Amino acid sequence: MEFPEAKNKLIQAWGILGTNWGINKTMAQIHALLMIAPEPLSTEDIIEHLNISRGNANMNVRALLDWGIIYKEFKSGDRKEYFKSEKDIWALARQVARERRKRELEPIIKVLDEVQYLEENRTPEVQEFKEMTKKLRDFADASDGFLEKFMKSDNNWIFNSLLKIIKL
Amino acid sequence: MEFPEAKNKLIQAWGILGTNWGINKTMAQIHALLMIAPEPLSTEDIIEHLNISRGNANMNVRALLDWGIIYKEFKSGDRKEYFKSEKDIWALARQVARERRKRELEPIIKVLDEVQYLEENRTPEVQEFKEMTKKLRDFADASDGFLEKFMKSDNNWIFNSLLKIIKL
DNA sequence: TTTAACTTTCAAACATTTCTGAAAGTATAA
DNA sequence: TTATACTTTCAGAAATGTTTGAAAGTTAAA
Repeated sequence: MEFPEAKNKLIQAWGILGTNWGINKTMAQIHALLMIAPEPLSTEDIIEHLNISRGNANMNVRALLDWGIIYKEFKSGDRKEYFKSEKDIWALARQVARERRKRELEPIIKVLDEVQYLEENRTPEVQEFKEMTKKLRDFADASDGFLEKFMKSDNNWIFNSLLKIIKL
Repeated sequence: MEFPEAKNKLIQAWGILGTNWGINKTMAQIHALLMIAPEPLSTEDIIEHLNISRGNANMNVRALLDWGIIYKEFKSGDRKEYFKSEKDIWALARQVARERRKRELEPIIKVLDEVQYLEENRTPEVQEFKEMTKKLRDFADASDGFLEKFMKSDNNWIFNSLLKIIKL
């Protein structure tokens, strides 16, 4: 396989993966592009490589910055903004975990808590509901604890912990 | 809060959560409905509770069965099919992990492997590409190992492992 | 068989999300 | 200031994903 083909294949695959995880295709593709680029790229570069509009490129670069997984960079004597990806995969994973926790785990925990306090009622529906939401709440807590630890860990800690679990 | 309101709130929240994870809203809502139902429900019941069409209900029930997170049940003397959810949250999580591994991790590993074998080439682009795909491949392996262990574990093992990590 | 209860399919309608590109906005150099 | 290089915004267009409902298919009791 030639390089351009390989590169394209990876970018496409990353796009599909993103889609399956509720991330827009272009956003994932820009991320892939920056991840494999040896040097920071400008919006112009991204537009050319992915054949997308300026608006689309700008929006999704913004979103990636917002997720904290790409960074801005300036070159001296050049007014353009350049962007580069976090290249440490574990750092990347931690950052994604941090964002999804904030965006999704926290809101669902909030709902589970709100929904918990029902007036006493002895119908099977209410009993089952209370039981299930309690179980979900416990699960959310466990997930939260795990993510908390994961996010604050360094690469070595993760490696060792996972190794320990795998070898268990 | 009254029960119907609480119930509705949970179902809506579950729908939004699903959406953020690339799962269609109705599918997540049917899942929520079955999760909190004390008894198995028929397609008819689901249609009424969620105000959706027969086709929609059928399609998404099918998808949930396909994911292995809800089950069919028959009542004697009744021709209808009834559906009930897996109620053990950890078993649910394991099943979701199993499916996503199959549907997403395996395909991306396949691509990473295909893309790995590039003719020798000393441009910085190719070097960076090879380095990055190698790192991604290692990460995928670690994830795979973790999921493997997670999937085959029992509830106690998970609990203890996570506890161990959290307390570390 | 025939009939009735139930399930599945799928083309078209609808809804949502994403993308485009031109116009407006901003910042820097001259 | 003015000109230029660059970034952002956003209304409408396009693409994609979801839902409907009626018709076709299936199954089992009579």
